[in-house]
Amino acid sequence: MDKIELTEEEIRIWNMWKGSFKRIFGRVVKDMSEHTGLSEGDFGVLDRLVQFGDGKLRQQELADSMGWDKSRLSHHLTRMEKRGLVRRKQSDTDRGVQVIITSAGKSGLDEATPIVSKAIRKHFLDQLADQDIESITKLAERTKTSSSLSSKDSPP
Amino acid sequence: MDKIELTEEEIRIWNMWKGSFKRIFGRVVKDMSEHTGLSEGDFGVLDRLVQFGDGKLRQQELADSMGWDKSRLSHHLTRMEKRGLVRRKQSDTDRGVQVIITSAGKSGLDEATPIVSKAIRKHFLDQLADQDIESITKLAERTKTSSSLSSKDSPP
DNA sequence: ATAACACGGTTGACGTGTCAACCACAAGAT
DNA sequence: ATCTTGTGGTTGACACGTCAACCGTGTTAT
Repeated sequence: MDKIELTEEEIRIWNMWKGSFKRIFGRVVKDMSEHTGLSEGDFGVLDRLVQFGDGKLRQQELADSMGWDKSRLSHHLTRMEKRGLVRRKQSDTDRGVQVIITSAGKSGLDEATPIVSKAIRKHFLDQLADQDIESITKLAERTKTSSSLSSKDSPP
Repeated sequence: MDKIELTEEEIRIWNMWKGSFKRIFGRVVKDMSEHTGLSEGDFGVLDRLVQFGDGKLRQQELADSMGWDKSRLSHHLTRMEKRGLVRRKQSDTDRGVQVIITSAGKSGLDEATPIVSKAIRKHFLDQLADQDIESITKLAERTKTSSSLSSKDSPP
């Protein structure tokens, strides 16, 4: 029979880890949103549109690259469309929908990118020691989903 | 003039870190919610009520211990009250509100606790090497808010 | 006494996430 | 021809978070 209860020490580890993430991630997102009005999701969408699609992507591809389901993306795009960051257009070739970044979306992204970089460096990278990099890498490897449907990489 | 842009490697570190957290944390929360119907917030509230208040706490103290603002807690308690997990009662002594765990809340907590422990061990602790503990501890120390208004520790 | 403020809490509006149901349409299977 | 199945996407309902405004009641300052 395995032991179940966590020791005080184990609980502290868990809480430190959870707390560190929420603090750091919250600071990065806050720096971005306060300066640009973009949320984490907004940035992810816009960044992928230019990185992987030269400004446009089919909705399902975008969802896959974000690791989002179609419903979540649909709701989010509706809000982004309302703010003029993207627009949707029925694809001519197939029966999908093209998501296209607007000029407003592009300038929002251009404005946000250096702010996000600076924030990630300040709140995260500058706080890491060399051995932390290895810990992060190993933990990511050990917990990755086997069937690598991993969302493509793009900060934040 | 400082460099601003992140290298590919730095972006990968960031994304691995973010991805690991979201995967692991998501698995823990999902294990709990699927087996007990409690959310992360529900568990935190119930656990603190018994750990720090022997079943009841003033609302503001509860909010402080969760690191939540009063509005967030108020909304959350309204939902929890509707499900019969807690009840609110005007304090006799001062002009605050007592949050009191119900028997349903207590049994939900009792049911959830071992599940949460098992999930944290399986998805998180078992994936850590010894040196990871030190990384986690150091990073938490380096990023803690100076004025230690830290939320009290209780998983998840 | 009244004005100013702080404290404890509620409320409404809105952005975000999740789930299940739905719709349109194409491609096979019967 | 109809029936199922799969794909791509939308919608509605509801839980969760955040922000700002508000309310009642004490405390303090004038």
